[in-house]
Amino acid sequence: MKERKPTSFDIAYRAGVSQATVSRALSDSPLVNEETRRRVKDIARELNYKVDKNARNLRSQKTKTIALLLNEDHGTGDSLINPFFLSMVASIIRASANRNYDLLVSFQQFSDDWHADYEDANRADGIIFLGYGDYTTYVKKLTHLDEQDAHYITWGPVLPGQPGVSIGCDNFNGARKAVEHLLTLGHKRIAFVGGISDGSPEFKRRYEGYSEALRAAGIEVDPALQMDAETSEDAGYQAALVLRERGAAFDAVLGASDLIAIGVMKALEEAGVHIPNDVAVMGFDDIPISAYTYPPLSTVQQNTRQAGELLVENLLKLMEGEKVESFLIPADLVIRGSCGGRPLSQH
Amino acid sequence: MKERKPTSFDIAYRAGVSQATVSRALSDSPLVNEETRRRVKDIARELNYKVDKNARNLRSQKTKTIALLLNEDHGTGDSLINPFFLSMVASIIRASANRNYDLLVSFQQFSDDWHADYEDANRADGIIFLGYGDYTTYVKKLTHLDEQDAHYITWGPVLPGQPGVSIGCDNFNGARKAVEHLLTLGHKRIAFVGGISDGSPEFKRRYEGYSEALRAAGIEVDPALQMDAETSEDAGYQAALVLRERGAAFDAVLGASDLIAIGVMKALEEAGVHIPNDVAVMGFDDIPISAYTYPPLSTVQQNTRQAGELLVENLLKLMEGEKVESFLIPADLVIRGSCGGRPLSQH
DNA sequence: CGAGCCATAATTATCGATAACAACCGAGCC
DNA sequence: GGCTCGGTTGTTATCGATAATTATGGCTCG
Repeated sequence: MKERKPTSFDIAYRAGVSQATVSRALSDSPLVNEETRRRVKDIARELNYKVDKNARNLRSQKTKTIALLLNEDHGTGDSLINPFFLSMVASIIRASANRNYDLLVSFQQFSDDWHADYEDANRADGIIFLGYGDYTTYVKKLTHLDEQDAHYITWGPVLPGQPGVSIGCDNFNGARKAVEHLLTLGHKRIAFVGGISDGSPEFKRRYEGYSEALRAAGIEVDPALQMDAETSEDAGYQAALVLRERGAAFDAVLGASDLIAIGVMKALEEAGVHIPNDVAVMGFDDIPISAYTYPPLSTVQQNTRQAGELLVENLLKLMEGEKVESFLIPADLVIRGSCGGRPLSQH
Repeated sequence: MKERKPTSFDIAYRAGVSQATVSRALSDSPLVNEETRRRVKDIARELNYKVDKNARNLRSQKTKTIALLLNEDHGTGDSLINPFFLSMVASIIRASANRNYDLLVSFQQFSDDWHADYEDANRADGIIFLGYGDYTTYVKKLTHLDEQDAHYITWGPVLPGQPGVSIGCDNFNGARKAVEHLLTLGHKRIAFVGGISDGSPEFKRRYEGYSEALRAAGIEVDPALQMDAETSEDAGYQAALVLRERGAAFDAVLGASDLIAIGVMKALEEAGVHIPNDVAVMGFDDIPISAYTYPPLSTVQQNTRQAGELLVENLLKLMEGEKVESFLIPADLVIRGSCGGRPLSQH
């Protein structure tokens, strides 16, 4: 019971073959006789033998493992992870499991330390980056990785000059479609709540899509209708309060994320504004919560399932030396009750 | 740029010392001179050297890694992961990161294969089990792990005869408290929706807590007020429909999970039953969604944050040979609108 | 002045697999 | 009969670190 873990030598001894043959037999090498293979495998199973991954990885210099590095936007050790991120994580876990790759998950919270960043490089064959703290240091990191030609892929927007391959959501067209839908419903004064000045390229793209849709409809983009907010319910709530204080009239709001939109809805409701009759609200992300709010939040869906698949699939391609292009996943509208396009009770 | 990754030999060469000294210097061994250490470290940083984890692990037989094995209850490859599980995963990711342990996450979907189960044993120093497919094969697995004295800890209920250490939620008292609260609010005919016949020990414990509270109040437990349901919104929805068809009158419902409770609320609302005025509803878990439903769902909170911490902390203790006792985390009520104990708009 | 000791560093063995290379053996061929 | 050849298997080198062992040089001290 307390005996040491069996090694390939133990099997070799019992099977009366060399250790190398054991290794070959277990990895289904065509070089080994069928009968021998069976015997070796039987003994292996009997001894409950399992190859030592460290030894294998060391020798073969492959790990069959990918690392997922989460970069929290805010260093709030206490807060929960953004639900959208969680969906992504789940999807990536599943996608890599499907491909028989192990997944090493970790936070990138101590990223000031140059060292720790690449620790994982030796533990995994490739890296998926989810989120970035400060965008510029993020790019610096990626550049560095590029120089050592590491294999990695990122989730998020692709800005000119950003190295590497990225899978992202079509933020621009997603937001554009959302605004077009609001316009179709007859809204003219549409506010945008989400920070566009700080380092978040996604929100900026969404704002551009928002602006584009307005301009295309001949409506001037009014800066007074834009409020900065980071992606949290509270930020959305506060932003909505300020927006109302400003006195700028608006009949619809596009939140740069669902959490923001939910905060906005809460603030408006508390102020006696009816959604969607007085003000229509749409979000962005389609986090699980959004289907259950009251009214259910209309939003722009980021397909996390597809995203996870693509991230893993393309990372594996990169690891095999294939050329891979960055790709934007189209964003589809999910119309629920909060924009008045559908009955309230649906989700 | 395309040069091979630097090894400790490269550093040794440049520093004019032996390779072993490099290893010691980098691991802050007291055996090496301060000046030498600095020189070695400088060169290491300059070359962007990172120890090869595989080599280190192979030699030292430790991995500084724990594995998280997710066992999905239903093999539905397509469905999303139970939100409660996701919260647990997030919490465990964070807890292990805090302790500087790497975390290997994977699904245990192909668990019919005896082999794959222990693959991770060589890749990690300990295992956390989250969820179990079939309870009996689950126990068999654990027993097997015990025999090889592997280090592992499980999340979930502890049944007599189950090996190993477990952290779980106090399902019994959680449900009891919920029912007591409903009784306090004046409800007498309280239904319980959740499967108690299939292999889910948690739901069974919750049902026992439910029964206990009723009996303590002198109310007979009516089997007609219990409906089986697995943990999904749809199952809750269906169960509520059947419950109403049965014609058994009830003025409150305790869902065995939040998802179930949410499904129940939906069914009741659609039938024109007002919540909480006509029927009070409570759930169990406190998943993020629950704060946002309409009305916001009162529920029994499982503290996932604490759970993750305890799982990791105790697993590390086990790995160090300490004796660890199984532990039940107390479950607290979160009163929101759905049971009528508080105003509707709060969350 | 040589034995003994401390601080430091270099050598060597080791972890457990896979890869490369060499060896064996019976069959077929000239 | 000797020789090549394909199918199998055994031998040896190797991955890159850490642990154990040994060596060195300066100092103390009897």
